[in-house]
Amino acid sequence: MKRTTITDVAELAGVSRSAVSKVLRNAYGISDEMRRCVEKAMKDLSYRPQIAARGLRGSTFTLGVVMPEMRNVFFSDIMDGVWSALQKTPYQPLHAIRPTLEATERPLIERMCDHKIDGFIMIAPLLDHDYLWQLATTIPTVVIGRHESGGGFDTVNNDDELGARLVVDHLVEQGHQRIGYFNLAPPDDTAVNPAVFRLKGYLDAMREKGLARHIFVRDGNVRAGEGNNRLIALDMLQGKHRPTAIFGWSDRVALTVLSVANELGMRIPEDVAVVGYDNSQLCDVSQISLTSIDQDGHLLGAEAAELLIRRIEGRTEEVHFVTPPKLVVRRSSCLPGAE
Amino acid sequence: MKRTTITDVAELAGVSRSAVSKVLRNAYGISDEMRRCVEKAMKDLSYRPQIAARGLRGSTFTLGVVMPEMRNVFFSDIMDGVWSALQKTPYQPLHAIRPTLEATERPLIERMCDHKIDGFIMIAPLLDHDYLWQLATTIPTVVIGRHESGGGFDTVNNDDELGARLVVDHLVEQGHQRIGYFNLAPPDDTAVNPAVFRLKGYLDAMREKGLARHIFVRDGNVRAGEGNNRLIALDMLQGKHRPTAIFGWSDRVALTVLSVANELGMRIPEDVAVVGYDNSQLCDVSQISLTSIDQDGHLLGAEAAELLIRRIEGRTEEVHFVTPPKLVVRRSSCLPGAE
DNA sequence: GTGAAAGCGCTAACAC
DNA sequence: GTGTTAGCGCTTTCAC
Repeated sequence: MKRTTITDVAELAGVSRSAVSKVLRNAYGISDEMRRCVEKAMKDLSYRPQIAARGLRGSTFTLGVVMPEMRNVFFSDIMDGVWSALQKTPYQPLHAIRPTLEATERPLIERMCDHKIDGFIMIAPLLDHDYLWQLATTIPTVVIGRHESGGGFDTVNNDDELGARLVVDHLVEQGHQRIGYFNLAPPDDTAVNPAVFRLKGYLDAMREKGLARHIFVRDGNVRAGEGNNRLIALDMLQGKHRPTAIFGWSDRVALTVLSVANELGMRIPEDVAVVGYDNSQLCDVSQISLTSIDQDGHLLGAEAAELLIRRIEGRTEEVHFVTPPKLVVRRSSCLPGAE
Repeated sequence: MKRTTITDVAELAGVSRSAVSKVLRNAYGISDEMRRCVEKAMKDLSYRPQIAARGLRGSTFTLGVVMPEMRNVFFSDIMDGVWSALQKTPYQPLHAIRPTLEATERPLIERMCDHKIDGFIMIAPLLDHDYLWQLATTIPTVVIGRHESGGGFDTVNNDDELGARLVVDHLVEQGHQRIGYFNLAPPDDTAVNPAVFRLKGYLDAMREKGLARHIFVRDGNVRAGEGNNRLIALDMLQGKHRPTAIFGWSDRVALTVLSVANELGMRIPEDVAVVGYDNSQLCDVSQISLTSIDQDGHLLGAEAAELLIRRIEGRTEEVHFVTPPKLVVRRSSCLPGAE
């Protein structure tokens, strides 16, 4: 039982293989009648071109989506956007996920290149500058969640600085002064990470509010894992001059803070207010009810997909798209009726 | 700037292309000296074989992992197992994820086949019987979370019936009689879904405990989404003869029950006890503290990966691996000191 | 508008 | 052991 090939279709339709190929690619130089005839043959044989063979010369219409992990449910929102943008196109996404905290996405990327995909959407990749810039000259690339320009690829980001400002403003309105920031320290020195931009927004806002003396920052590490985050949370919650409000660079660390605070018997938000970033679905769970910043994952993903397609189609100038952050207040920072 | 090909390597090493190919595949018939020479050339040119071309004749060493969604964090545990099993092998996973609730994994599967992957690991795929059985004759396949045999593929499952029994036993020990089950009704009539096996375990256990008259089951639907789950939870929590304990077929629905119960002002576990299934990381969040069944996702994934490799290497008889469930008691079903 | 023919980069028989 | 040769299934010139 062999698979149907382009030759089978050509024979059934009584035309040449190149004719079939042209129909397949909507290429120029085929009469309507021949097109119909070939299409019928393809249908009758339920023919599907073999992408691997096709990729040897032309395009595969497969996009590589590279993600740093699977546990961050916010990425699902992004993917929803990607899928909806790809809906009416011939492109289909395939995913590669970084297997461990220690790994880089580099082997994943190479594997996908070797499969001849048409382009990349990467979410906050842990790649050194040179490699990424070099890669982007070879294959169309759009990066989500990395602040960088000039590398020959597009970026799609939330306005992280503004988002952080919104959080500080909100907490100050709630009467807080000692506001701490649970930061993410990337292992590389190039500060392209969203968390670093949120840090900047936090610092600026604190200074502008005259709260410079209450600035309080602790660094998590990309590579350190969940256990380490718990230790940092403990440290932030138990110190002498402990903050009355903690702003986590992502919902995931905010959730850790919530959990640890609860274990310490602290009430939320009375003893400590907590705010996250991403507005992932978890925030809505009643027991959690986490105030967070919505960065519109759907839009991030949809825009990334559309930019990538345009780039594949030939655009070369860089586009750097930014989505507006939106504060979503919940009980973790504000008791009902308190605002 | 062209990519290095096998010809470049052959020229630099001063041998034939087939010699290089043999070194690449560790094939028989190469002298040690030639091997060293070729390897040096490959290294000097930092040569990477193009998988697409390779796939046209031989294997790609890429495995397709097909998942029904991204929001279920339990799948991360499974993937951790897959990755660790693949660590020391030449195989690398690529993922395809069902884009919407309405979709089937069929287009994803076909796309991966067309990219010439070597085999499939599927997590609880929503596929009709005939298609899956047919596919398995074509390409090595291992399915996680689907109870089925005779189809020419291996399965890896948790002992879902036993898991459900453990839950009922535990809740009865806690003094509950009116124990409800939040079931998942798959859209197909073939009852291969783990939730259905958990249902069976629940029903049997209830009958054996003499609680047949308290049997209380509500069906969610794979295709209905989260909003619908909330309605079902509301219904279960508010009815006249409402259960005092609710067992959800997965952590995700149990979480919905927890959330809705909290919104209704119910105390947990005093007013209603809740138990989930999967023991996903969320269960550990202090505010949630959800009793659950650990089905050892890591083992499920690792076993699936190993079975797949053996199958690719030629095994044909079916293997049906089952992992033992383990009850993890937390506050959602049992106050501290109450046991 | 159509098809013959030459690749794409690799594998696999099969001579030598 | 080693190299030659003929594909794998498709795309892409380029005559006609």
